[in-house]
Amino acid sequence: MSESTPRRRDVTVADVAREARVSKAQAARALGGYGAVSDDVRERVMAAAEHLNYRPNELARTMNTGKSNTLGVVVGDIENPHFGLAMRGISDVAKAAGFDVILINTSEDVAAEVDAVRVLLDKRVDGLIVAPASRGDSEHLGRVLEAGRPLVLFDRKVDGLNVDVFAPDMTDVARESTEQLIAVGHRRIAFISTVDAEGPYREGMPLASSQVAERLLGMHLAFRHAGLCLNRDLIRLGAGDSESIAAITEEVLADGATAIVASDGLIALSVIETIQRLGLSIPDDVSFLMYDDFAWTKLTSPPLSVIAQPVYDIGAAAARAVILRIRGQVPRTSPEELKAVLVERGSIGAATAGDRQAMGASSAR
Amino acid sequence: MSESTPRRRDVTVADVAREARVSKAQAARALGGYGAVSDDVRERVMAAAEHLNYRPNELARTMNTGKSNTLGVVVGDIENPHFGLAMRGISDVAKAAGFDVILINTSEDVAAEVDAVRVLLDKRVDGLIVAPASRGDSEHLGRVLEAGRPLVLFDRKVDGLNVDVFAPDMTDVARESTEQLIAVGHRRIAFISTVDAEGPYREGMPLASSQVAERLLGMHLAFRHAGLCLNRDLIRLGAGDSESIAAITEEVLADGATAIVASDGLIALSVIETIQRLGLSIPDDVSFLMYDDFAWTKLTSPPLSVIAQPVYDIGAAAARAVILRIRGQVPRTSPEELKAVLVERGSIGAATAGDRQAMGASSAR
DNA sequence: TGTAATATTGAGACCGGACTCACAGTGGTT
DNA sequence: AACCACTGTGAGTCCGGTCTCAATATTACA
Repeated sequence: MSESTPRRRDVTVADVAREARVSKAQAARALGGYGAVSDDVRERVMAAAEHLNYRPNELARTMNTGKSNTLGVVVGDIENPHFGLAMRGISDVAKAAGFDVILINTSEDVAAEVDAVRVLLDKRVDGLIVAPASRGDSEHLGRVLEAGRPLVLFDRKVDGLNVDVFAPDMTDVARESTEQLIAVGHRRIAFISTVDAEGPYREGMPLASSQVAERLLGMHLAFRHAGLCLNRDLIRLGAGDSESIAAITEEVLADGATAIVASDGLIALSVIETIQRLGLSIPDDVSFLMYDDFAWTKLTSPPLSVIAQPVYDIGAAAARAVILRIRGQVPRTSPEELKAVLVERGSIGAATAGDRQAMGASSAR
Repeated sequence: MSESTPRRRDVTVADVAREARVSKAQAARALGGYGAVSDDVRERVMAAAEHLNYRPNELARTMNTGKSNTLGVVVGDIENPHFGLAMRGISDVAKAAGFDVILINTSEDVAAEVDAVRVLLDKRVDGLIVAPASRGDSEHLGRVLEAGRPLVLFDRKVDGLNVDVFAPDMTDVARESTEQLIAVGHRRIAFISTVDAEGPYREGMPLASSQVAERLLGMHLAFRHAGLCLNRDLIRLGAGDSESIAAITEEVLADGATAIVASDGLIALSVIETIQRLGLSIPDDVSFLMYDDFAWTKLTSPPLSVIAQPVYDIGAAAARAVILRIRGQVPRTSPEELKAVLVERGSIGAATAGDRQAMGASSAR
């Protein structure tokens, strides 16, 4: 098997040209499929190329065309199946359009994101698809636009950047699900998120993630519409490792929360573990709702109610958009197709009347 | 903010040289940090570069050095947190060593893997880290070696390829866990895997995944050691979508299996869902064991016993190895550190004595 | 002070393709 | 027969760096 492949020694157009007895220019034309080439020459060149097992050097090609036929993707946390699925959407569309995809993971670190963007720009990707780690830091992304490379964002928005963003609006679904919780009697609803913020939560405070901002806005709207007031002590940001999430969970429960909303899968895992450890039952003692629809949410007893996003489609739409932009066209954004929906499974129940509210002291921090 | 960045127009060494009033060669030397350059010239060049906001063109640099300072990673399914975590191990090590990492996903498709390897080779990555989709197809990987690029594999082995492989040996842990199952009375143990094979299972048949082969070998050893015989009707390969997994689960249960071993997370999800749907209880009615330690395995009741692999470390070790190879050194492989272990949580119980064995007819297929 | 050794420097080749330009051949017009 | 449009073709330039080589400048040592 390995005999059949002669030791390949970077064959170039010049080699092919020599073998086919034509000039380098003609060989390049035949191989590259541009310019005028007679049938006779084309055939000879192709045969020679085949014979020598010629493979064009993409780098050289990219260097003087400026095109690499490659899309660069930057995500914060590829371990999260959320992004894994989006990545698949991107890959599928890209492959169909003849683009390669390369991915860089940033661990949600802005400095790493800046690096990643630089690397991809240096590798001359034709377009970039980014799930920005921070809503505020847009300088490196601005640089992409300045360099004239198409850029689209997905999953989250960034302030002050005029680019396409593919992220379902979370306000509506957050409002809707909060209304549902209110309807079955919940008044003290906790929301726990990893997103960091300066100091305790206040309405309208700047948040790194636009998604989280929208979710909170939706909650506020629901409460206001019901003539109630959202208790902001129960909105807990900056939840980091599993210990801190567990601690926060205990606090909000002690503070009388009758329902907990987890902002992502990681939060959800720790919250549920804590609830189980405290010997409480879902949904009898506490109701539970989480963002993102992972397969394992169906396995717990009861299965968990979730807010599902069309993650694959988001990725696919983002890829379609950059590719259009690369081709010089302007994508027609139809955001109404990217809608998040509440999937009721069984972790939301009626609020337990008043009994546990009494037991907790208001937590100061 | 965007005012401060003057519209950058691909500044080259020639531009810098002109600005610093030196030759292109001297500017390049100062910038690239090679050759002899006087302090005076170096300072002027650096100042000019700073002033013009010079950024070297990595492509051009790669083209005539042959080095790109980039590692290419190819995995089958980045949606699987298993690979996500390994990727993190790779990234961390690479970053520390000054390498960039680019990733391509293949959806476990050999053709896509061949493409991915080609793309990365075309982009002139310095080394490749691959989790091969198929044990048998090694031609494209052989081509990497022929091209003289370092290559290491992780997670799975490939036949007839003399490269470093970073994958814990599964035989021991499979044997150990099977012995444990046998010890508590299980005699009919089912094993369900996605890995495809031709026809029903026979001992020693060729399997696409070396991991699965080792797991089965371990099971055989345990049975043999106990003087028992593994029932091969209960070894079910080629489980595809969730319906087929559910169907297989029902079949092996009807066939009297008292314990089910799931070969990966996806299988596990469907198996458990089916067990729950049938109204059976873990571990009272059926014992359950799965490969890979995902966070959600602690959430179910009871929490699931798993076989955990040091996935992060595997990725890190693989990255360290390619980097050494790139530098022309030979890595000292110490596989004993990469050991998979059985984590007992609560889904393994005593076999229910004989009652259910009777109820199932032997399923032919 | 002479000369060898060493440090700096600029010109230009080179990596592997794409592409410009001038020139030759072909066929159709008038 | 003279003119024009158009296809084929090869020589050579360019992309943006690295690197070789020969020339010049500086320094060290006898």
